[in-house]
Parts: sequence; structure tokens; C-alpha cells
Amino acid sequence: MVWTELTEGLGQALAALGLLTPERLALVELAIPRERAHGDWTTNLPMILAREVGRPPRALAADLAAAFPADPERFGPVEVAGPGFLNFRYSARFLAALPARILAADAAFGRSDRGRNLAVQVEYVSANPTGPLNVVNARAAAVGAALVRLLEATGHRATSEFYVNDAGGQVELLGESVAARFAERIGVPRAFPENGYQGEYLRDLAASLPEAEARAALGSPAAGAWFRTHALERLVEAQRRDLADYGATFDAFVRESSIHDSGAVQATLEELRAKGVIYEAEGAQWVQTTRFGDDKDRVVVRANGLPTYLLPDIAYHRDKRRRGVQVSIDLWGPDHHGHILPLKASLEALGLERGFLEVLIVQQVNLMSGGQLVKMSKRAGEFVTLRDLMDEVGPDCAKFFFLMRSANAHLDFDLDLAKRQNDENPAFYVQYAHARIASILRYARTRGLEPGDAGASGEWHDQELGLVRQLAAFPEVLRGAAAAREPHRLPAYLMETAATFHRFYHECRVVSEDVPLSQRRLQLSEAARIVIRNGLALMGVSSPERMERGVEVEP
RNA sequence: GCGCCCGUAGCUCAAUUGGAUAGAGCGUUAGCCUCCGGAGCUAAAGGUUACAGGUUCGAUUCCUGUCGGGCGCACCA
Repeated sequence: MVWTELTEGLGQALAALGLLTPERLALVELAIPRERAHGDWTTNLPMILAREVGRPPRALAADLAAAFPADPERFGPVEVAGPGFLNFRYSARFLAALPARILAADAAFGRSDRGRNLAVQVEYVSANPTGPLNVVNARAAAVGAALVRLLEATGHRATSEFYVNDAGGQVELLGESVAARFAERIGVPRAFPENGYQGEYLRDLAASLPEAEARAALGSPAAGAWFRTHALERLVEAQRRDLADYGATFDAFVRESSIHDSGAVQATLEELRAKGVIYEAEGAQWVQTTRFGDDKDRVVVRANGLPTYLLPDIAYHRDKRRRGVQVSIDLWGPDHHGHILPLKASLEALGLERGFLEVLIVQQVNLMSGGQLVKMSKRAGEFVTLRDLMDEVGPDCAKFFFLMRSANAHLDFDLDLAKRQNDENPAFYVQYAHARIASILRYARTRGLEPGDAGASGEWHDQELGLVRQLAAFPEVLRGAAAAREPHRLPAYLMETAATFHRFYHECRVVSEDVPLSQRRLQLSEAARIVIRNGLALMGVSSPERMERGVEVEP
């Protein structure tokens, strides 16, 4: 990987000037500049070191540039620019050889080991098991699944988990709601609980229960538990299936009840107590999170002896750490951000590393149709589900739209636009480029032409070079997106790559009478196809070989 | 009242953890198919990055304050 060679080269340059220390080497930041005129890679190292070394940035930059080891296989001469940047440019030889390397690497192109095998777990969706998944869950599923793939591709040991909140008051309410629906179905009077779950799906669920058993259970004192257990089983399975169809799979579904049953909750409390951060007040047990940055201490065991939500959550994360997870990235809904500080502080109180827990808030989604907000209310049972969304706009399109935006910004999802099967829909743009390349390769094959590097040493068109440069950035884009936990950089890069390909295609005839040139351009096109396909795969979006324009349906 | 997120082109959003001349899509306007897929390409127009200060070589990014939008502020989850 180019990044490695640049870092090593800068280390050698520092050593040549007698400036090399491990601390300074760790300061090296390499980036791909926004402006093409600033080269293919750039570093601000001279400006960062200038003060410490006591030299003007530009003079330091000039010395570093001169001391940078020549590497004609990869780079041209190093340039000093602006207030003290060092800019690197790929050599012509490197660019000419890259498409062949991409074809050889194929599905592995873009992957790296920059994650150093760190064990990272992404916990996402973790919806309450009280009903179908909604559109925020759909957004979290798209982001979470993409993040897992991105981490895996960049050399992390990535795992995924879904935490099922199957303990506590709300699932009791669920059990009562289902029992009431079942009673209603068989004509037995039974009050529907106050604030119960109103959704129509519970009527369907009640109808699917084994009737004789349910009748027997209804009369017993344990009715709530029976209906709760059966409802949970069905609802969790339905969520799992919807997510799988959507392309979001999990290494494990962990149930909160299992954390209780294993004794981990009690053990966690005792461990906290041993750390001296638990005290009793007003009949309840409190954890001193204020010692670790929280605004106030938090109750972990209520006066009635039952734990609050926080304690099992601490226990769950403690359990993750004991299972070897080094970083836990949790994707939570916008209504949970008040919980971040208490949990982080609690985990620190328990002795876990400060950076163990990272929380990404997946912000709310406003569905827009006809310029109007689509109203959703879970209480009233009126909401658009993940399943609805897949049926309406298709899984590829839904995922593309969700991944285009950064997760922690509110999102207006334009259903009308997403449904449109034409050029106004940005989701098709990248897929179209892929299908177009596939088509070109098919056409070339009918003329007996295959990708090859016969013409690599010839004169290259600017658009060809521009495309190679764009493709060369792919590994670094993946690294950056994974490191920043920002999958949305992926579609942005792919849209740019597709545009770069289209420009190349417009200016450069691929299949022509010139056989070596045709082979070279076919190879370049195939390389672009591979990059687009690899990128879309990380997003969980398909890469069609062909696309049919959808039939326009007049409203 | 306190905390968190957000405020960037007419609309929806980017901007590579503080980098160089703030970019895309949609919409608008004007062009480009005897030729490998026109779901494409080219060009134009569109900005005091909500506002006021501060930090420094350099701020959309970090800090303080103000205004506006959203979400939290439980011995619910």
C-alpha cells in the first residue's frame, strides 16, 4: 500500500536530517488532497514540526523533500507547496501499472490491514421487541451493516450484535396487550392495558398463537408471562427475518434476560461496589458516575430492589469486554443520547478503557411524500416499517439513500424520488456505471477483445489518468471511512468514481481498431468496474450487469 | 433552566478528524447521440458556511456567547 511507503520514506527523510523520533513519526498525517493540482498525496508534517524544531515550515519542507528517498516505481519528485505542504505525485510508471494490479487483486482491492486486527464490535438496531422495525431502524441497519463490512475490510476483527431488550416493564405491557387481543378474538372480556401497544400487528400475532394453549394460559395467573414469551419469540424472529432480507445480519442476538439469568447483573453490581463507587441513598443504590464526568450520579438498583435499565447495560458491556471485544461501537436512536454519559462513566468506573465504548447516534428520519411529512405514530400503530420501505423503493435504493448521509444528521427521505426509476434518482447513477462497463466488456468480447496491458507504455489521455488516480484512492477512502466510522464517505466516493468513468468514456473511445489501446482501456474499465462493485458490496448494494429502465407509472 | 445533535447554493446534503480556490445531486438555463448503454456528458447561474467574538501559519471544522430547529433531562427502556 502506498501509505506505508510514504510513511517509511518520511521516516528516512527525518532520519537523514537528524530529526527522527518515534513521537514525530507518529505525527505524520497523510491525506489525499481535495485539489488535484496539489498532487496525489500530501502531508502537513513540516508545518506541524516547524515550531518544535525551530525552523520555518517551508525551509524544513524543502530539506525533507530533498531527503525523501527517490522511488521512481511509485513517485515523481516531491514538491514543496503553500505554507509548507509536501506534495507527492504518482509516477507515470505507477499509474500505468495500477489497472493490472486492480484486476489481479479483484475483490481484495481496497482492503488493508490498517485496523491492526483490533476486535471491534458494532451493536446496531437493537430495537425493542415490541413490534415491526421502523424507518430509523432501517437507517441504523444500513449504517451498521456497512460499518461492519468496512471495518472487516480494513483489517479489524469485526463482529456484530443485536441486543434484545426482553426484560422490564415494556415487554410486560406487550404480554398484556397480546393477551387482551387474544381475549378480544375469542370473545372473552379482558381490559386492554393503559398505554398498551395498539398496532394492528398484535391482532395478527394473537391470531397466530396455538389456540388451545393460549385459551388455557389466558385463565391462569401466569397469563402475562405466557403471552409475553410467545409474542417475543415471534416478534424477534420477524425482526431478524426482515433484517436478513434487507442484508443486515448479526453474529449474535443477545437477550437482556440472559444477562440477568447468568448472574452477570449481580456480579457487576458487586464489582462496582468493590471499586467503591456504589452508595445507598433514599433506599436505592447509586453509582458515582460524577467521578467520571457525568452530571449526576445514577440509580442502579431502585428502592423496590429491581435494577434500573443502566445496570444490565453495564453488565452487558462488561460481558462484551470479557469476551475479548476491544472497542464496542453502539448505534443508538436519537432518544437515547442522554444515556451515553451515564453508561460511559459507569464502564470507566468499572475499570474498562476510556475508549471502549463509542456511541453513534443515528438521527431521526422524516419520510417525505408529495412535499409533505408522512406522519408516523408507533403508539397508534401507524408507521412505515422497514418491510414497507423495502416494498416501496427496494432494498438497494433504501440503503443507498440512508448511506448517502452522515448518520448523526437528521434526514429527509424523499419517497417520491426514491421510487422514481429514472435519472432523477441518484441511487441508480453508480449502478448504471457498473452496468455500462459490463456492457462495454460484453461488446468487446464479441469483437474478440479482452482487457490487457499491451498498450500500457503508450501515450495516456488525461481522462484515463484521471480515472486511474480516482481508483488509486479507493483503499484510503475505505481506511478513512472506517477510522471515522463514517460509511457515508463511500457513496460519495462512488458517485465521484462513476462520474470520472463517464467522463473518461465520453472522451475516450474504448473499443477501436487499435488493439493494444483497446486492451488497455478495457483493462482500465474493468478496474473501474471492480472498484465500483467492491464499494457497492460494502454498502450492501447490488452491482447489476444489466439495467432495464423502469416503466414510468403516472400517479 | 441544563445537556446532546443540527444550522453550508432555491431544495436535500458533502467537505478526507484544523489544510491550500467550500463541492455534489435535484431543480433552472444553454448545448452534445450516423459511434462501445443518453439512467450519460459539457457549460452557465446559484454562497458574508445562521450571527458576533476568540485560538493560529490557516477555521465550515476547535473555544465562548447569541439566535433558530430537533431530541433528551426517571428509582421507564
